[in-house]
Amino acid sequence: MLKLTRKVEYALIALRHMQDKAPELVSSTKEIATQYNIPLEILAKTLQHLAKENIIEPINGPRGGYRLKAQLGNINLVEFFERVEGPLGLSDCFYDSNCLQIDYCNIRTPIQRINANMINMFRGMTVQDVTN
Amino acid sequence: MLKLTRKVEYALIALRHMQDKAPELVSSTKEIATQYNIPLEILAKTLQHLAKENIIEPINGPRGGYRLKAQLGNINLVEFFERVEGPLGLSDCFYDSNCLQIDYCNIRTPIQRINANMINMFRGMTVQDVTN
DNA sequence: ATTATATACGACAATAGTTATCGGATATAA
DNA sequence: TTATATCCGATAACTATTGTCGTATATAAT
Repeated sequence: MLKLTRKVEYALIALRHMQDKAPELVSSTKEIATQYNIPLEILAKTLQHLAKENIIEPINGPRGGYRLKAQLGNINLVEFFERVEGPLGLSDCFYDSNCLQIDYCNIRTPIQRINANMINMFRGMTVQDVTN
Repeated sequence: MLKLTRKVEYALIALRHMQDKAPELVSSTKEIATQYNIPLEILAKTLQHLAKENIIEPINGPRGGYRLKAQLGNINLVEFFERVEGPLGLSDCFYDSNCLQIDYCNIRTPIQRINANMINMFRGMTVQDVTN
């Protein structure tokens, strides 16, 4: 409960790895997967996703890889989590009404308050707070 | 990602239900399950768990059920989540070192900072903040 | 041109955590 | 004695996450 996914963790590991290099240097999937012991194919998918989101830039062909494209200090953690994993919330019912309790639920409002607190907390941090 | 479990939600629904009654009145599993459309057997387990944790008091036999035992304002949400679901943390690695990345991980420290923020936020709220 | 090495990507399989069910025991009020 | 409630271990089903496979495309180096 209340866990990050591996995908988010792998993405952050990769972004930090890229940020630790000179900006023009590229990092290949293989290089990162090997160094951090991450399954290659999963990391590949994750990086492709980050590239589609314009957070990193792909360089094709041999000696290719990825390098940072976005300003990590401009992406807050709510935005980042949602761009990587989709809608964020303590319960599904805030963005999807398919819940058996929804008509009777007596904790929806208070949970929503707590959810807002959590969202605000994550919005107060950027990706750079993790990669620094 | 970052979701509460149903078990926690069911527990909170039940606690709020009990708190809305005069303190000496009991609420049966069936009554709560019916009213909020919760699977009976799961709710039963959840309430038994809360009883073992001395948060509610069981009354056996016909016309039995449960009533509040603990002061909900004295239980903060971190304590509550951990008593219902076990250790809390954004990643498993904070309480269980069985992670393939642990020796190489470059985001452990920053994630731990963020984790501390989250924990502090939940520690600042009590169960009563949800049931009121 | 050919080759080697990289990303791109859909489909699928395995795993793990969550959610739900079943069967039978014990307690107690009526 | 009976009906209604909690108690509780074992297990099954479901779902989201995590991981794998096969193949296509791009490009630098030779």
